Amino acid sequence: MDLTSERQRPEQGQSAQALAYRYLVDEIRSGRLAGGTHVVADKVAQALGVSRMPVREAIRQLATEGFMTIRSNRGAVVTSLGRDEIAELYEMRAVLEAFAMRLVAERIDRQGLEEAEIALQRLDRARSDVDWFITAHDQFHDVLLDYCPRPRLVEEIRRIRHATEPYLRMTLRVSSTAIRNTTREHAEVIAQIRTRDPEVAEAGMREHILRIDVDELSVREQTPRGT
Amino acid sequence: MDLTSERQRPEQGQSAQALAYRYLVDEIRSGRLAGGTHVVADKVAQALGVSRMPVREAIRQLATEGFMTIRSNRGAVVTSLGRDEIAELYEMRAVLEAFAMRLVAERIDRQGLEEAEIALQRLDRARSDVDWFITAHDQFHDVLLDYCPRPRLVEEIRRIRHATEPYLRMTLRVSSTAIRNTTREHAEVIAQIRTRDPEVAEAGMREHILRIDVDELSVREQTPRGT
DNA sequence: TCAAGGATCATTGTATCCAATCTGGCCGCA
DNA sequence: TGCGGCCAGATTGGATACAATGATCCTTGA
Repeated sequence: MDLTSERQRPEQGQSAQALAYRYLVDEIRSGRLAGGTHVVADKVAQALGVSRMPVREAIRQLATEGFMTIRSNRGAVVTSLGRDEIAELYEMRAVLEAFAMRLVAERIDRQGLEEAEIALQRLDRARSDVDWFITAHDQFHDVLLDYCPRPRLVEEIRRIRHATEPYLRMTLRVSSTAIRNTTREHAEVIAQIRTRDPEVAEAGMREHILRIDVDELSVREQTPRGT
Repeated sequence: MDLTSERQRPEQGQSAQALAYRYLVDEIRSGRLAGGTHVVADKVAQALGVSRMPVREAIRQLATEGFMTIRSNRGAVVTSLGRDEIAELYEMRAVLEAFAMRLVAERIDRQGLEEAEIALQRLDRARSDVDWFITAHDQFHDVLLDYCPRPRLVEEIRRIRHATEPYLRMTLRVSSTAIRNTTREHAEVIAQIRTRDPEVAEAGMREHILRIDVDELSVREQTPRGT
């Protein structure tokens, strides 16, 4: 009997489809499953010790979320975004998260601002390691979004951030210009929210997100191979 | 070559899952499947002459798109939105579509403006019939969105519009105040886009969408029953 | 009469099976 | 040698079969 499958599920209560979903999301976000990779349902199923059906459903869900692309009768590949598509996603996130900051600015309290400052410090310390940086960066934005009373809006913002994560990760590994001004830029965001002026907060976050250099993000290290 | 099979299914090429998806979306958007209705996969499968599997996948897709809600081991129900959730969706659409209008204002041409005017006249003539009105209203906004060079953004805007469609439909059936000012308001939108000023176009569309009276939309005629 | 508990049934979640489709290589033929 | 068609393996889409879970209703005992 094979025990590895048992080790892979510390959470026993979760369904096979949830297991497959989390597994695939994690592989994609982390970049271990590169864009363009052909994902064969049966292979994943065997690797996870489940049948092909729940994997299929997970793949379909990932497809509607944009992480994968299903081609009729020819399987699913990890979605590979081009420059324009990455730019579009950043643009959408900029618009949505900026609007969220408008609401955040009106209701964030002293404690929230303090948490944001702490997150900023963590972010500053994490600049040397890609994984830490991404985690800290997510946390920074999440701390602010915690004060946004619009659950679906927040969910959508996070979804977009996750969809672009592999590209950010690739970029950070080869070029650190994106990291260089991070601390100052995020400090600015906090300052703008601190004004409590919705217009300032919205305009500030929009600019912050759009300031990313998309051309750097769309650099591809690897060519997709069919596996 | 055998043509009979083509006759039997006007839409020949579509998969069972696509069939189930379209069927369910249509039922939900039209309001024939009311919010809160328990959708049993097997029933739908038999009604469509397919097996339960493709229906399940369609349901899962609808769930990730927000049209349905899956409760573990207890089936799927048509998502029923409360006042706040409807308001949130309108808010998101307002923000996104307003941004889209910023781009539209910069690139729409004489022909586009003409099409918009025509759509506006259709909208005006359709004010007496709920179905026509919704169709014409969708068309009006779509005409403008055709000039937005951001496919995902447009897709997301449409998705949100569709998600709120049943509530708009219910409202229009009982109260016509939402219709009353329609023509003037949409004429204003055109005028604002005609200025070609991105700020004006964005602010105008934001206001237009947010002007809807959410309290009227969230009026429920029916109480959800488990079926 | 009513609440607790259990049997029964409907429905979901997962696995397995079969058919349809695609892919790639091999062979024949010009 | 090069092109096109055909066959075999791989993979997907769909159907069926089975297990597990939750809901319902009926019994039973106080």
